[in-house]
Amino acid sequence: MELRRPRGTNDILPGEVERWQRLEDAVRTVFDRHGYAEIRLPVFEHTEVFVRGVGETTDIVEKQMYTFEDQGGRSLTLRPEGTAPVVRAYLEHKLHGRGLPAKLYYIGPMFRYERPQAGRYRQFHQFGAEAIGSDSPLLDVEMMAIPVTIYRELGLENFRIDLNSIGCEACRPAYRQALRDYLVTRLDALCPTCVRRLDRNPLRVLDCKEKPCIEASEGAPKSYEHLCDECAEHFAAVQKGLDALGLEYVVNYRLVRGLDYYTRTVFELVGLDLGAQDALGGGGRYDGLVEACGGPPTPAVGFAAGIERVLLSLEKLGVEAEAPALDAYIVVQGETDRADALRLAFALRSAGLRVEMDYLNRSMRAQMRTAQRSGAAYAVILGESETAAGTALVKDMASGEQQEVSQERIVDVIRGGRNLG
RNA sequence: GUGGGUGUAGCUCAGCUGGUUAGAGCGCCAGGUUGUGGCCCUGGAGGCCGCCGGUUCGACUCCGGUCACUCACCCCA
Repeated sequence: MELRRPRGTNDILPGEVERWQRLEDAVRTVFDRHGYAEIRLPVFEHTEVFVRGVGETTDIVEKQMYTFEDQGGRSLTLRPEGTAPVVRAYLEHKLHGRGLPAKLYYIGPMFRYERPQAGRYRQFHQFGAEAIGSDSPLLDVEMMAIPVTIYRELGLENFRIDLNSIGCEACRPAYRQALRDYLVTRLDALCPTCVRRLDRNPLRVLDCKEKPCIEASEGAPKSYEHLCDECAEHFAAVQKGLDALGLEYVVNYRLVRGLDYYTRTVFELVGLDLGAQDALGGGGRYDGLVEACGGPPTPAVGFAAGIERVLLSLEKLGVEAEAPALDAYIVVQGETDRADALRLAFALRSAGLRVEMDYLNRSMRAQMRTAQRSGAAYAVILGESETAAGTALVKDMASGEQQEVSQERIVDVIRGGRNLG
């Protein structure tokens, strides 16, 4: 039986990895520009980090975690998301001591046990950010503006911002009750899962996709109409900030999100040309999470975006990313000492050129063909008479012209030609 | 966890209602005389026809199971 990669994982091969690198570059430069520092955390954590951080009643914790016991009997979990670990690290290293808000970003693999589908994998990759220690609505705005900036940088425009506010500990209970009261009157119309949700998490009924549930909740009370004064003010400020940046958004009262820790602002970036898994990114405010993880009361906001989905969208747009072509391919003729060719290759490489050569002792004809196919701008041909003279033939692959130059001058000839061309 | 679709060379795919050595294009390798690529020509390597079982004289082809991929539900990034 052939060895295969585990279900829901992907090998990122040459030819595709260039897209990833381009995206990662964009992510890093944009974060850097906005004052966010990268933080790199372990891919597994104590299971407790997620149980307390993400919430026991979430799907993630209930059925999607890769949890295992290590040889020391510790229960560990492959991280299913990035926020809880960042909060854990923020507390563990007392990052508040470096000034608030702590503005951190991450980029890396996440793991969730789910049925793989278009845009959904068991190992997937996210980039995201957290700003911990400020309740400013300006940061909520920043969390939406940054991914938008990254997408635009990459040439991706086809998405929508959905926005909502689900209130805080002070006002949400009353809203939840009002919603429940409303939905109870339409109990018969709801699907079985929503009937169950009514008790534990009635907000989730709002984003159920069953037609009857959608209709039943059509006239339901909206969270943003039941906010306390502070939350209402905050929500207004967030919208004002988005307007100030000229970011278009849609207030969507059905947007509630599946992680327990959110308060006030929640948002989602919805890709318009993706399949069923159309969330390019999402996030919100989680003013209670730091405290729930054992820290002092600390407000925070964050977002995360799915790299595979961004890449998928770019692919549909036909955005290409290719590895840069070679500057030179060294062609060795006849009985010429291959060590001379290797030495020349390394000399050119040291000078900063991208250089390849043959390692299979192939015929000159075959080497020329490979040089051609590799897209190399120049072939550097090394024969017995050239090695003896300390020269090489530098051939412009496009024009076919070639000249014999001393080996010391090859770099200049290639650089010069490139400047002209 | 539940459904639908699909599994034949490295890639994209043919293979008619079961019949003898399983094909094409692209890619890869070599050659078209002795130190030069693209175009063209010739040749070559490469397939447990996903796997297991069944029906049959005979299965890539039909049936069952299984695994994988894929799309959707669910959930989200």
